[in-house]
Amino acid sequence: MASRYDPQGAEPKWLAAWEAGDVYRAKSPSEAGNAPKAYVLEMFPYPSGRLHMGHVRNYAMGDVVARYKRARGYNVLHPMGWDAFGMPAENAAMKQGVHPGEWTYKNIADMRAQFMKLGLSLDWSREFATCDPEYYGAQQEIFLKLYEAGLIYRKASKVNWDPVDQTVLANEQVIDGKGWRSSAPVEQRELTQWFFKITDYAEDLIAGLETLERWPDKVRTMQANWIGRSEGLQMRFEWSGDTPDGFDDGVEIFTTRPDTLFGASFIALSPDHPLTLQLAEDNEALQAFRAECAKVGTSEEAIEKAEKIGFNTGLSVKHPFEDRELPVWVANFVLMGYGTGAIFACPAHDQRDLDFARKYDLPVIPVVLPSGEDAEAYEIGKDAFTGPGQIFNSDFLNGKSIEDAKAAAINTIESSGHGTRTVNYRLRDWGVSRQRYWGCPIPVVHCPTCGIVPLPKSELPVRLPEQVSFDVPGNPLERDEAWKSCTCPKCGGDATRETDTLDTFVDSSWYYARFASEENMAERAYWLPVDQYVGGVEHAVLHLLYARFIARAMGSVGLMDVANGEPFAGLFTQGMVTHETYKDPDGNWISPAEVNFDGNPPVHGETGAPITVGPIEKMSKSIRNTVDPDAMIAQYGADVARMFTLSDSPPERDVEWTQAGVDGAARFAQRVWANFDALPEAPTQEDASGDGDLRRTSHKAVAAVEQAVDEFRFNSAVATLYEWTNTIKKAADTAPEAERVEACSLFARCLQLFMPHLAEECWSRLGHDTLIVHAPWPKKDPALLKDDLVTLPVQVNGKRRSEVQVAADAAPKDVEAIALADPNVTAHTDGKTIKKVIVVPGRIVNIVVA
RNA sequence: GCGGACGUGGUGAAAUUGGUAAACACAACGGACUUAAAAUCCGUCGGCCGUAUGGCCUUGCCGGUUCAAGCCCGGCCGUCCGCACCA
Repeated sequence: MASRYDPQGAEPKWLAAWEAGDVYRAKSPSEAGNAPKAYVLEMFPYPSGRLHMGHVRNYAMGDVVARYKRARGYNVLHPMGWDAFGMPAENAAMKQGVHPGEWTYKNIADMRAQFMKLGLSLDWSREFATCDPEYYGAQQEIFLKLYEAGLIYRKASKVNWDPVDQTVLANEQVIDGKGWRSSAPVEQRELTQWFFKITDYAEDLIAGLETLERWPDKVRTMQANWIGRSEGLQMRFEWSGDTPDGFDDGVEIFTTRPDTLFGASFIALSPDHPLTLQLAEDNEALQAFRAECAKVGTSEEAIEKAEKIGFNTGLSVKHPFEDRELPVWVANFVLMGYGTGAIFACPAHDQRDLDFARKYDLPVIPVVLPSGEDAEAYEIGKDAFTGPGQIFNSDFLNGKSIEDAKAAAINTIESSGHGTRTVNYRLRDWGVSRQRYWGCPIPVVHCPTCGIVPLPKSELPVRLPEQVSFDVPGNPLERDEAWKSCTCPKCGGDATRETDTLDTFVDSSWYYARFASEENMAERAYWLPVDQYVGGVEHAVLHLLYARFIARAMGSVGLMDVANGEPFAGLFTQGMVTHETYKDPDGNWISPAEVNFDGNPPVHGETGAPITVGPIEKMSKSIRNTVDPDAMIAQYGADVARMFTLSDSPPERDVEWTQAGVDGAARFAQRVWANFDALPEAPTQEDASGDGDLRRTSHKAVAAVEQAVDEFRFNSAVATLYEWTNTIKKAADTAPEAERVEACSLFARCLQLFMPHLAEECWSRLGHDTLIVHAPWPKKDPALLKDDLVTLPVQVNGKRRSEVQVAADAAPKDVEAIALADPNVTAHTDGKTIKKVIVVPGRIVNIVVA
């Protein structure tokens, strides 16, 4: 009597068995013996309180890798924890009046329970939340060591201010002029803030990208662009005429085009350049001009539309090579944050300079001649020429290529003492101060006599105060006089605590090391780097850049030791889970659970109102197109939910969640079970012999799954499992029993990566009283992977005309003879001259006729 | 503007990296079982011609290289992503 697989009964049973056996605990280096280590990690979640399908997919992918490595004999570390500091907890506190900590720990408990039901092969013994005082205390210790090492400083500067979240943001956290979390337009404010010296590692962070062979090119490119290395010349233009006070040496500029120095027509200062500020002090017109510049926003659109505007200071400088003067302007398109905040402009070969020059009627002197142009007649119109060419109009640089001219110009400037070859980076130091409560307190005090004093280790952790109120906007720590007041560790006098907390990206930039070991550096060295990291591409330049920096910084103070400074040897960025969107006639978003799909068109389940089906979007609460993993698990089981997120699309691409697709995965589970159900009770022998068809398919399937998993092509691995299931079913009446048992045994061990509960049920059905998680990866018989006979397509003039069966190891000559004799071939070759026959062994035969 | 990715049936996709295009799945259609439905099973399923063995066409468009191109090269068109007044 055929039975059905019952996930609701089976899944809790196996979850309990795994927990009882503590089967996913990573072994210590000494326990591991000769087994190689594999550290598999997915980006740890923010405890929002609810699991979503994106989590399911992310963690299901990591779990495939972890299970595969474990089965292949690796000592696997696959931990889980919580990225628990951040704004949402404070927002909840403001709205619902709960303490952020209480809210967070409740969410963690809820989400942990949900995670448990997914059957992930996680080592929960290492779990922590970044808001645990033990964790942030350790982080404060790291802060102090890096401070001591000179990698952290405090300074006043213009910073990005998020007016909604009421805090400063790092450059990486401003997306198109808006806060990454609040989406509010960011303002510029002058504040004194803590910075991490990430720029010290700019060169190393670029160089390290080369070593990251198992990272997506996309992410490497994005990081390289973000760091923005450019080689050039930093040089000084000396005054001609008046010398402004305090700027006796002239104007420092940075350029990547010293080859165009003879084309210089003016100098442009940033509106925020120190010299501009000084000149503005007693110049109202310049003050007005600066105000005008400040009006323009920093969004994409604003910059696109912004017109070039300038202000002539009346000052002028000497050209370094020629006896002429260049006027000094203030221009809105020059950024204070890059290079020196001043440029020399060569309008002929830079579009911005040209736009500016045309507007203010400044000279345009071409110095790069495109090939094929006549030097006498060459003129610049509306478009600057930025392509390759030969230098002209340039005295000692004439006739040189751009590259040669750059080198020659730099050499001349260097030997005259006016400048030096320089590398500039776009990357700015990482501003880590946040004016928020729910974060890691910065472990320093402000003493009226000693200034900034780092706390000794004995006073760590600096705990957040328990009593906190969010009645008034702003930073609650700032208002907490009792918490703030303390004693200076240096002089013993009254002092106040630093009230800024650390950016939560600091928390997530070293947690992988904490998982490896809380304190033991040898154990950290054993596990690190993370062999396979899995997460969303949205962290390409945020978390992933910060973590690479912190790994290096911690390395420099002996807290981490990884090759090349790289914490993540392999990275995989997975796609999102998407879903159709639905709206009612009033334009309100409707969740899929509320839609009745029985009829066509679909209607609202309760009201019967018509529903419009909208575009497929990333699952998101705001457009209500989410599907609750708990509901899926309750109805179909965790295996089906996991399987579906991996089955339909390549892992790096988005997958559209569809009800039909889920039903398909559920049917698959039943077909799998039917194959096992059809086997004899408690078969004794699991290895078959001979070279039967089912054996060949099965051993080939193992090889195919292996390869697909190795290459992160889980959808292909799933397709192989589907196909294999169909083959086993078709062979039910024809293949010998031993072959069917063997096929099922191999199959179950492959299935374990994707549907672990079902795999245990199948394993048990084969008569095992051990767990499949302990079963080694199946061995494939190499002899069965190759066929004795192969079918080769035969083409005539590139068109497929027939196919022939030949021995796999047949000589090309013999294959040629067989192909030429084939009647379907001769029908197309008769009466024609055979010019050439190409035989690609094991692949194809192509006959070329005239 | 700069950088990157992608474009294959009604749909998600596959194609051992230059060698039988469309595996696997979803949807659809036909059939079996059923009083009926669900579930399950069997079959058809890129287009055109043909009763059929079969033939012609087909991987965004145009061209090229090659015995052979979804894959390589050149030029377009389109979609998505990242960065952006970075000197």
